[in-house]
Amino acid sequence: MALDHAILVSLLEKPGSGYELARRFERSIGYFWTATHQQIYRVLKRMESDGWIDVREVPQQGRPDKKEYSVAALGRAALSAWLHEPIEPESVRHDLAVKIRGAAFDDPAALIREVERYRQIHTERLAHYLAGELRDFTGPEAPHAAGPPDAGRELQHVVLRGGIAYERMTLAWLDDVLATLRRLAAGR
Amino acid sequence: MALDHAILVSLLEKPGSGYELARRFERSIGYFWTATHQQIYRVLKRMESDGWIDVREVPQQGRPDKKEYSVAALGRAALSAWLHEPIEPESVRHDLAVKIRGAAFDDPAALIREVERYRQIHTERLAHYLAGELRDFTGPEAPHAAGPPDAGRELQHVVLRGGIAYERMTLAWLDDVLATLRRLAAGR
DNA sequence: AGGGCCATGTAATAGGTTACATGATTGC
DNA sequence: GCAATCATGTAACCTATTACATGGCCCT
Repeated sequence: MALDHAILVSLLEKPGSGYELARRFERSIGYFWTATHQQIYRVLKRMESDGWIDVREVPQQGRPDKKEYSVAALGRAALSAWLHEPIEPESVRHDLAVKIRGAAFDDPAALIREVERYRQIHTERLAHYLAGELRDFTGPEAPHAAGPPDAGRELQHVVLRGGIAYERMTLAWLDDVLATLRRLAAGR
Repeated sequence: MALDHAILVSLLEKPGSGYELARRFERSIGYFWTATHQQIYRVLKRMESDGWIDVREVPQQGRPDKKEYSVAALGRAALSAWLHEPIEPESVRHDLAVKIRGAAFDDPAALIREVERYRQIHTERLAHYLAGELRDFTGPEAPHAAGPPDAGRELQHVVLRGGIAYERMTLAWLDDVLATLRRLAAGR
């Protein structure tokens, strides 16, 4: 399981509340790990009672108070232990691939609309990632005067490049899928 | 949920027992959907009692008897309904991406071995897919004399091409990750 | 007055993983 | 004799999803 670890990494990058984490999991971290607020609150509660994270009540004006979580020594140790453990490449779940193979027993042409919709969504994701890259990773490499190279920034960037490569690959494949479906619909 | 549907597609491609399905989910279908035998037996039982699939006891010699499942009319209808429903692109879970961002708070150099191990696994997967492509999708397009173009074959092939594209993209990205980690380890 | 954002949660259900359990046959 | 393959399952547990629930502030 890595939701624990994803949350720890996010809190190390910047402490925050359950709500803020949920928002980050809709963007940024969400590019490579998804979680809903219900999951996040549950895990935060468990990690707090295990002493992995600390809480601080932050009163706010014009907004409900929030609980700001930050990583404690035990949490850092747990993350470090996990980082040193080998993990297996994650198992894949591609609904669309199931649908494509299933289309052989239904109407392949009917899938064209669905694949076009997918293509649209991935086009938007790619644009979103590219905008993020332009915003966060262009210009001076080290914004801190004469500071050391920022490892965190470099590592976040390489992960984002992975997301960009994934979307580009997916778009090319979806074009291949569309061409195949159209060929079949035209009776070869 | 799509395990039901993945099983229906697999049974339409070829009827079989729970055990055989479990084996297919280690290869072929397993490229884009994973399931263990426990899950499969549970779902088969449910689908059978819902009348989606039919069973036939097949006595065997030198082996335990098996139950061969095939898709019933209700199952076909359920699959067809699902095929016509829009689905959202699946949520992503990349342990390695979490590790990479987490490495900023630990030792980035320690991740190099892990990433190299990943690279190895993906190299093997790519080789496996390419061998499968060579075996199943090369040579005469229509092995049945003067038959119509086989839609199932074409669709299986385009899904496999997706797997190949995914592995190639992943390998290129892992090289990028390794270069980044080595640069950081060398103190930029 | 209504919708959206901030903020936190509970409850029920569905889905997935791990461990345990059995038993025959084939090959080393 | 031991391990692997074929074949089917149960039980316990953990994780994830969906729906429900509350309540104040801000903006239109």
